[in-house]
Amino acid sequence: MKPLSIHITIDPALYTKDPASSELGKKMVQKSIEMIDEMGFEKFTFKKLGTAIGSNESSIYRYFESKHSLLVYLVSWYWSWVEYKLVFATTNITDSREKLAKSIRILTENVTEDHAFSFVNEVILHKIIIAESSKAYHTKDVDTENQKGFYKTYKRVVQLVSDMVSEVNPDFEFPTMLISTLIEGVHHQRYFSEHLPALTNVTEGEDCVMRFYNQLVFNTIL
Amino acid sequence: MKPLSIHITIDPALYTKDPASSELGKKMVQKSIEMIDEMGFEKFTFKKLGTAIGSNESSIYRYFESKHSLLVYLVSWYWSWVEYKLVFATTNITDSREKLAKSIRILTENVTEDHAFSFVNEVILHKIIIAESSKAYHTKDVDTENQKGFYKTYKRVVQLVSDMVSEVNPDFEFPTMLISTLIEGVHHQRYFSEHLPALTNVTEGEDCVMRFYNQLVFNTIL
DNA sequence: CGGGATATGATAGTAATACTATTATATTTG
DNA sequence: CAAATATAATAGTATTACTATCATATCCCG
Repeated sequence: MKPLSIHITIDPALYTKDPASSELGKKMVQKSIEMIDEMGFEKFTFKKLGTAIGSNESSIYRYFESKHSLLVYLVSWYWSWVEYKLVFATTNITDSREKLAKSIRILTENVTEDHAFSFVNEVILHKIIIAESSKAYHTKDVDTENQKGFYKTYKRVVQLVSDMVSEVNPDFEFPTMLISTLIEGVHHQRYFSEHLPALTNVTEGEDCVMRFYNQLVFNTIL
Repeated sequence: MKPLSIHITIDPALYTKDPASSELGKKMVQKSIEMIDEMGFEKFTFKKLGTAIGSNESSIYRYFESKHSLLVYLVSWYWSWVEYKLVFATTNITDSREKLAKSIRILTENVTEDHAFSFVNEVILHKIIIAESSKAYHTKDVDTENQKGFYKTYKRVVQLVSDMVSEVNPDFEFPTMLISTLIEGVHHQRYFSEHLPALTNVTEGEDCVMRFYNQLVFNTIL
């Protein structure tokens, strides 16, 4: 009775023991997502997580090296999932523009339902990405972590969509900048609309984010 | 012999005692900028700052409520300074497009020299803004802090330039989104070009950032 | 010039954090 | 059923982000 089960593979560099390999590990990831959403990354601790899942702090450290690693794991999971959605949705589209438009749609749409094909609640994860993901790479250790491949999935998504931009207009000079601006921008706009509305034009309900970024991309490259 | 001395006024809500009011306070701000740049916000502490300026942890707490408040202070200082630059540079321009172009230039240019009109080193501060500023508002307390006016100067800058966008094209629906996308985007691109080059098209030396965002804004609104 | 106010410094203390290390107890597997 | 493995329990550490208290230095004002 389970729906289509997609396996999101995460680079072993991002964990000590694969959380997907045990019930306890899955519970850790699942509950950590809820807790980070509720209390914010700063106030979230492994000790609290342990208590919440009826386990122990020390057990969590056997899966993740640190709180920061867990965040990187979640972010990476998210981008793998987005990559999957992008590939799945564009694979049979031959028209470049349509393909790009579809991708922009996926990158800008709000995540409102969980497909439940894994132990990760995508709706809450999306909220975490909006509020906390920038902390994953705004560290003094970025360069080392980048070398270890911590941000590979994010880079892959940006690359994928940048290539579509180049397909639409091979002469456009800055496809990667455009797409990373779009992706980061979407997260900011969603965050602003909830907390700093003076920085956006998003009105509750209507989804301007998609319309705005669609316009932005196509007007810029054509 | 002092150059044109501009007074950047900071909202008293952002400090307990005005650091600009004493030599010690100025030293705190000055040194904190250097230290946050060198070791990153996470590893920076008031104790270390105290030692570095030959003062005491407790004295710093008399100026700033917390490490976080200090960051908010610095971010606010930065935006007040940018606002000053914007107003100064555009005040006599009558042509809307030229005014907007000039503003985009100011928002996208790299800060390479310190005007030394205050105790703040703008070059290093700019680096901090790129690497750490998002942490100022990615907190669980955003809403409370926003109500207290912590992000006023940032919002004012966005508003100022959004209005110029509307002046160029009154029918454009999303001026605020466009400008906050631009501002955040510039910081991201500069960060990426240094740490995650796969996410940008910025090549060392040449300044594509300005060109790209100029193109982006004008193509989007016209 | 002396005294009171104010600014700063020194010291101590606290609860919590982000871990590490060790040992004990389950649970699984061959 | 034993050995291997996973998990739990406990303790401990250095550091953090503060608060509180008291002492000392400096400044201002009559």
